[in-house]
Amino acid sequence: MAVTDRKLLERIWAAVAAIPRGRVASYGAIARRAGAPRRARFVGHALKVAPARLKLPWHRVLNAQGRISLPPGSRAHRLQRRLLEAEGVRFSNGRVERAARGDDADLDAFLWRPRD
DNA sequence: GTTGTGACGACTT
DNA sequence: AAAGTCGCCACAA
Repeated sequence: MAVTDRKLLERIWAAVAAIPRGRVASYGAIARRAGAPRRARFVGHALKVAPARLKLPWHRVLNAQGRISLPPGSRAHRLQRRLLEAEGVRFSNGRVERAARGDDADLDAFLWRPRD
């Protein structure tokens, strides 16, 4: 039985859809939340093949370093950054600005915080 | 079947 | 800090 189950794709899409406006989550965090730890790469794939009809907030998904994973300089990269900045996500040096506290906190610690 | 390539990430040098 | 290495695995060629 292939792991590429429709179910997993749907769980990933649901997890992405649940990222609140102005917040971001890492591919790995989404994978874990979808019940597929270590499948971060697959999350990228899931976003790529996601039906536009779902209108997923795909731009809120960044890599573990807090950086946009799309090719720097590409149209998609600029669009993602623009969408994020439009909802108040600030960047500094190509990285999402760390939330106030916890300079050394793991990125996932401040990422993914649905409703405080 | 095999190989190379990724919208990745954790670990080790 | 930066670069390797390895795990992961769908997909295209």
